[in-house]
Amino acid sequence: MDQKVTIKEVAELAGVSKSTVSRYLNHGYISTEKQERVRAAIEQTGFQSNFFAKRLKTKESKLIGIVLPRMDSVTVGKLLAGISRVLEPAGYQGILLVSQLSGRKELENIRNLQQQGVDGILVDSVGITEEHVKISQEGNIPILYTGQKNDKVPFVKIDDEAAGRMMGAYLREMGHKHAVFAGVTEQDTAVGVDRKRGFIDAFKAGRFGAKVDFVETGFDFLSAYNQAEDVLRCKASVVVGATDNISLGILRYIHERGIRVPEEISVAGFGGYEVGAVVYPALTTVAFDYELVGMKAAQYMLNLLRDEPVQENMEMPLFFVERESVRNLKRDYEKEKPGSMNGLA
Amino acid sequence: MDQKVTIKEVAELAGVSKSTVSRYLNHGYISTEKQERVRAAIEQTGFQSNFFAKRLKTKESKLIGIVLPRMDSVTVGKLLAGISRVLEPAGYQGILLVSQLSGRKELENIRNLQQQGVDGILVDSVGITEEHVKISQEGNIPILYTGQKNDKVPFVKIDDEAAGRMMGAYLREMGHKHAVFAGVTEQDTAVGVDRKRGFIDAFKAGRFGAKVDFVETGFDFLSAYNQAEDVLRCKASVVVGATDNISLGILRYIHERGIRVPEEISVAGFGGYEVGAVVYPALTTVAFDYELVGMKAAQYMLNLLRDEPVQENMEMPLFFVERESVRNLKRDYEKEKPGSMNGLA
DNA sequence: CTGTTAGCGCATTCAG
DNA sequence: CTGAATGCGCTAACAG
Repeated sequence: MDQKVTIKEVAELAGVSKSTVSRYLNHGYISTEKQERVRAAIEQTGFQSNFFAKRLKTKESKLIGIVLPRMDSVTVGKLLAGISRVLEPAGYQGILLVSQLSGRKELENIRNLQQQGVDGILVDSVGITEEHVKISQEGNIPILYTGQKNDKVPFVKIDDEAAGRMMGAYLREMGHKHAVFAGVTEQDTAVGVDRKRGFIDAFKAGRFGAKVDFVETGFDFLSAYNQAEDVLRCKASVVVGATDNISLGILRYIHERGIRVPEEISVAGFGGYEVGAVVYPALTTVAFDYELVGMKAAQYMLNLLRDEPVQENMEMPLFFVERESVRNLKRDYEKEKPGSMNGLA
Repeated sequence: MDQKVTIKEVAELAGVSKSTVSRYLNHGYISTEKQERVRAAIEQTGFQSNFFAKRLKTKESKLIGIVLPRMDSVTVGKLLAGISRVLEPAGYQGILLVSQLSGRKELENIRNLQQQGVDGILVDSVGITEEHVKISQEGNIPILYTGQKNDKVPFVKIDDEAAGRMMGAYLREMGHKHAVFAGVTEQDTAVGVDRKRGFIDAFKAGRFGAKVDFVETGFDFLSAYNQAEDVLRCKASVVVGATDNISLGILRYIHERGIRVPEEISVAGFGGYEVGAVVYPALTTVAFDYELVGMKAAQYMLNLLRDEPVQENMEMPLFFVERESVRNLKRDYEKEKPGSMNGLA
């Protein structure tokens, strides 16, 4: 509450001027003798410099606003872990705001943060609208996006289309000709549009007879589970969930029906969540390193803040994690050796 | 970066004094006529009051420090969701610091936050040491703990011992006489000591012949998976993981060995994570409402800040979630009807 | 190398 | 009801 001891008292106790103490605190020319006196005085008083007074002068808050769509998701957790991993060592701290998956709230949060005097804002967006672009350009602090893309603003994200293509190419390689894509609304440009398009393109790519059905679900287990019947009705040889959660929900339904995976039907997903390795059979997936995305984003932000040149369009690496849930239709299915917890470590 | 327009310019444009503008902004006596002029001037200039100057005067930051052991965990995510849900409406924002599961880093973060001038600190602790108690008492801002308990400091947490007892009583009711508890280090008072003790007490509770073996694992899937062989060697009728993740890791191992659950062995856990409902068979567990814990903690903090009376020792409700992974040894095993995704909704 | 002098932008006395 | 004056605690010229 009350910040009792100030720089002034330290100065008096040490028998020097306030400026000398300030110099000691910062980058100062100060004789070793006085240096010692000041040090002692600070220790004795337990002095701590007042954050706000300091910021009022320096015009720097060392605070980065972070706007998240929600908190209780693995993805967001990883992202945050990455962000704080590079922000903290640089002396920055994060202020957190949650948008409850609402674009309106997201904008509100950004405005709020701008007003709070943070040095920059990182937004894990649910969708970058014209309003976002406007607000980004009008403000005088850098705003960096992730999760979604828009060429009018700086962003860092995984290449959803490439991820889709990776999966499409793999399933094709495995001899699948008919897939059903259990995806999300097209409102979500990243997951609902790009990822799906990449998949379809690579899966079909000039093959006659290759077919991809589509079933729309939400992002959570339950919603996917509820659509599973529709998904199975497509009679495809493989089910591709737009996220691992979707695949897991469908997998659950398949288990309940006593259908064997991958012998009778294959399942694959996107995300590389750890749980995908512990379900049985373990889920084949395209893994994203969200922690790395967080780190890159934070680094990008630091560059922006320091007016350093930034490397645009960073490529986020994707890992294909081949586990047990997809059958190779081209050659005999080679049974995974038990005892190895594939891809978990 | 640069906060161009200040209260002074607004005042000039409106033809009033700075103080009048300040009054307008806060709680001020101001004539309706000037009120309008000031409003217009603010709108025209796009004025935003300087956060730091304001805080320097008022001695309130409206910032709450939040210290977390890690970011990438479902538990932490839920907790944060709950916290921000009550903090935001109250006009507070959270500053986030991560301790990387280190007690030393945790203390460092607390000190850091104290210095930053936050109004209060919420700590999801890995263990409350004497040092924590000291630092809490010396500082002049409230520090509230969760995750662990210590009667010398304020805390809000779930009742781990009660959770353990709940599970012990249930398994006993199901006719189990020999359990193996796959738990974590006793360093963790909450999970490693209290939860286990509660379980053992209720499971045995004056029964002759009831037996509980113990195998130590880490918190993650993989570590549990690696200890699974030891766990199975106990030949117990039920495996109880100290957390759902532990149970899931062991479940995976059991699946790989082709052992049927719950026909041949039962498995149960603690936490109530959503994934427990999508694995097959769905995991019976004691569910904690971490979001509620977060909300309670935040409310407690608000009370502390306002010097309002606080309700000590809040009881966090526990939910027993009976799903499919535990066999009732007393009566015939009643097959779960397929088609209902138990406990997920 | 060091003390003195000015503000940073705002809220708040204090006289009107 | 309102303006002028003061200072929150600190940093950054400025002359020594």
